Amino acid sequence: MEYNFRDIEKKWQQRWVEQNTYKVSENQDKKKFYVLNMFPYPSGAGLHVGHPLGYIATDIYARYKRLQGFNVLNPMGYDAYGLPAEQYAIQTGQHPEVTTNQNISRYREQLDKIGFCFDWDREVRTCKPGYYHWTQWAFQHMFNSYYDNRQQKALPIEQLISQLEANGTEGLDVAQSEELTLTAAEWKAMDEKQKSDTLMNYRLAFLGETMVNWCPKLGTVLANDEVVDGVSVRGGYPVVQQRMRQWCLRVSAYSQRLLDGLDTIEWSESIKETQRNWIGRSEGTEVQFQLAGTDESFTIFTTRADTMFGVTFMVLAPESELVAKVTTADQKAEVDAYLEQVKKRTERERMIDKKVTGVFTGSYAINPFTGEKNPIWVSDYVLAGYGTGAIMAVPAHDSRDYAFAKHFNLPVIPLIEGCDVSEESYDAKEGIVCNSPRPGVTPYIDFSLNGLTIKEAIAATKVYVKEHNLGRVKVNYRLRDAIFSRQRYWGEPFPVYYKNGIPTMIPEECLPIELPEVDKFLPTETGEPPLGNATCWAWDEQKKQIVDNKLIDNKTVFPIELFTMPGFAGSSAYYLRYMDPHNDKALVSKEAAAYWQNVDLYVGGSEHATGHLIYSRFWNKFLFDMGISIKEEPFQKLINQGMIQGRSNFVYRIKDTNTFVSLGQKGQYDVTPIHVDVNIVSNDRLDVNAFKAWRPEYNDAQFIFEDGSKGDAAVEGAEYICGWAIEKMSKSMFNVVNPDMIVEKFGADTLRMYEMFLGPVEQSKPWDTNGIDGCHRFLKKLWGMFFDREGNLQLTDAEPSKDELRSIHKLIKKVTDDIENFSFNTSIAAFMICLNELSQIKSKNRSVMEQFAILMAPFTPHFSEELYETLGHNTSVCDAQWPVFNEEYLKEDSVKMMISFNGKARFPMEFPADADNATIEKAVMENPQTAKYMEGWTLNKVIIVPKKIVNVVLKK
RNA sequence: GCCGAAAUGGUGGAAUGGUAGACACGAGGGACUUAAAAUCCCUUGGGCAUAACGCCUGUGUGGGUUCGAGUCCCACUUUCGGUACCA
Repeated sequence: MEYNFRDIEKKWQQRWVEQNTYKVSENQDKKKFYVLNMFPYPSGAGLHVGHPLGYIATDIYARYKRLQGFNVLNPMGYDAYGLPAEQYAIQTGQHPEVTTNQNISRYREQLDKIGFCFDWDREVRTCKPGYYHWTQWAFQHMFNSYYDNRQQKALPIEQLISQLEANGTEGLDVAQSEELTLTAAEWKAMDEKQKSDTLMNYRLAFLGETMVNWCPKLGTVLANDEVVDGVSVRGGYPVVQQRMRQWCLRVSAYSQRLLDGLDTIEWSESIKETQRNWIGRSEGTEVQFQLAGTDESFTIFTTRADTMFGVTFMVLAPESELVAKVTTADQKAEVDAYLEQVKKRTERERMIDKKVTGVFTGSYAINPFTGEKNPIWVSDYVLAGYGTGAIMAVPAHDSRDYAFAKHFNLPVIPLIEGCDVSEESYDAKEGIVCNSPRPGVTPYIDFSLNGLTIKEAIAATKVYVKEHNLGRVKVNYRLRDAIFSRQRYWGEPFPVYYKNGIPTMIPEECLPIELPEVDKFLPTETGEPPLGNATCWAWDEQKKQIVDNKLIDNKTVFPIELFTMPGFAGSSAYYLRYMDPHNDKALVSKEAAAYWQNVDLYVGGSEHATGHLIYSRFWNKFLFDMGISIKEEPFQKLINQGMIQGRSNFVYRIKDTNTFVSLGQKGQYDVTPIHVDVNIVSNDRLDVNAFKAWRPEYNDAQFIFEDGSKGDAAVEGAEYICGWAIEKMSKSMFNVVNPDMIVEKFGADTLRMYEMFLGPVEQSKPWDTNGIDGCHRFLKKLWGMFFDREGNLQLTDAEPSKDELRSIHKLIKKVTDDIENFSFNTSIAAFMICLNELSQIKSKNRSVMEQFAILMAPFTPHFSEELYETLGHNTSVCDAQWPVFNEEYLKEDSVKMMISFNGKARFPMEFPADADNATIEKAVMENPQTAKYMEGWTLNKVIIVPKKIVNVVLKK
């Protein structure tokens, strides 16, 4: 009987649904294991074969863990808010919810065909009120929290308020936008609006005036990770820097914990390193420079405190508030012109054209170490958002300062013995300090760094600066606060209304605030975000409900926030929601959180390294501080699956004709390569008739075949061979392979196996349907081990032989180890080897074959279910027991060892398994072949590697 | 520029410092077929042999450590990711 995958897969997929095979619940008797895929954004294009790669890997691991006796949570859901659905809505008027739901149905249909063990009862969709209820809820709690640096955790804002009432900002050590100094009296004297504005400086979710990436074409702001090369990731539109009032999350408060946490999780070193760079911790020194001729001073940040004696000028960021202050009357026109010019340049222009620009302000700063007057310049190479927005320039030891100094002809003072700064700066942190102070110069202060290493000099300077009150030691982070509002329709609405200009939270018990209906998805004519089109979008404080805009009186009825939340809002805590998805009283119940803890294994693309994976960690840490999340890190182990690229096929058309030349013949003609649909090509052979039917213009195509024959159809043996290339899988290259088609042709189990067989999960690799036959053949062959031609089970109940036991236990060990190591391609090879061994010894042993089927269950669930049932079990193979490896069976009577001379392998010899080294050495030396290789040499020593090799080391 | 990962047959890829190329595809040859499909068997890194199946060479390049290196160390080349005035 043939292996009929269509019937088998249909049967089991139905049965799994009927019997709730994959439903999980908290079970205190079993150890939990939580595996998770990054949930997909349901795009209109559906899934291609690349998408399920990670899901299959996760599914295999989940099934394996279940067979090992764990209670496995493997949920799936949809990241349903997003720009494409909204763009589509703008073009067609189709509500984003409608298209999103359609896309989700299509995804679900495709996913179902592959046989995943998802517990669909736990599905979440970020656009459902029951889900975003808890996104809004978390936002409100962030709004009502501040971050205490001493306790290193988030605390309720009320604690901060009572502090301010008691002592003002005295002794406060908290995360803040800017350092404020307030007395208790000043705080108490504030009106409500002023207090609200002041608290924004501390809240973890706050309204801030910040420089944002504004995308005029999309009419919205974008996060840093949504902008690449100065254009938007979605759509590729230009992005400009603009100062705007936006909701922000104080992610930076958690910088140190985000950094420290990386040491406690099992992620790839490369992605941890990416996050470390993104967080960008740098230890440095803040030093105050006095403005010449005044009593005022300003602060700069440097990591190179050792270079204080080499400062030759100062630079301010164009956006710095100091610029206006220090610009002299003479220079004002020039400075203003420069600021104007900088403002006009977009991010993209700055990136492409990195020419040195800047302008002198007319003022000078006094170097506290040398007493020298350094000119203060303005330049856009200094960033307002980092450090203090002001730097001391040391052109000898910083390449950017150097470029600036050369361009504007400013002096360069080398500070390292023997360094050459005539052509470029010496940026390395190695060498002995000199010129600090310079010989012959009367010391301004009694302090010298000469003769120290750079490291020592930095430390010494820090101490000096601190002791003399010139500044302080400071740690800076590159990590910026996340901008948390978008001017879009299709996102979570903010549960916030504006009470006479004061942002106020809608009471927690009134959540969720549902996204209102609008008639247009574009911004309003007055430039308000799309929610400005909503007619029923006002908050009645007394009735505690949303009411018509017309009722706004700013006494009891107020306007609601028009911004919506960004894409990462809904994806930041979804893993917690899966633990308890239907709970309408809490994000997650204490019991469920205590049981499932955090994600043990998370699988997804590495492109989220600086987006989702940072935001999620931040969000989770906040919830951890609140006592909601049990673990400080959300994802214990992370695997980044590689991308599957497309393999495009080409036909070659002779220029200005409708004749196509086969690959091997094309050299003789002047041809244009044309992408051809990979679905009408098999093993690079073109289906000529399908090609002619593919496009009307190819109806009368002529061909020159590989053997040189010509015609409009292939005659006897003539083939048209296509060229190929590895490219991104995309519609425009006609190289998209759809999983449904593969399932239809070969079955889900073959697809699952083949996707894993293709290579390591973490690695990017091209999809090539050609190789899939190998996996399909393997399944057919294995099927043939169980059944004879008539479909009768042909296994026997005899005791397994030694050979059978050795084979199957080798497999148990290999597959177990490989799954643990996420090395699925090698375990599939092991299955194939084992099958060959068993078929060679004509094994028909029931218990051996049953174990084989169970070992395969994670990879080929339908296939294994069918076999398991045939073997007389009336439970799912999912609840079978994973075979236990027994080393006894691998023991051999004799071992084969390679005899080598000076490391060069020569001939094999066989020894009894228990032979000791002396016996082996003796036998080798007595072997007649050994004499041949020893001719002209004398024996030095013999090295014996157990069970592997005997190396005879010879010398002349 | 900086950070990270990688480089092995025609292809995808295997190899705790111990016979490089497992496994699979493709290709070539053969068996069974009137024929095709399916299935099965053999060959398949390169070179020289083939009287006896043995020899030489080979994991991006050049050095090194080692009895022994695809694997470890140093330098370089190339490719792919990430990031970019972060002082």
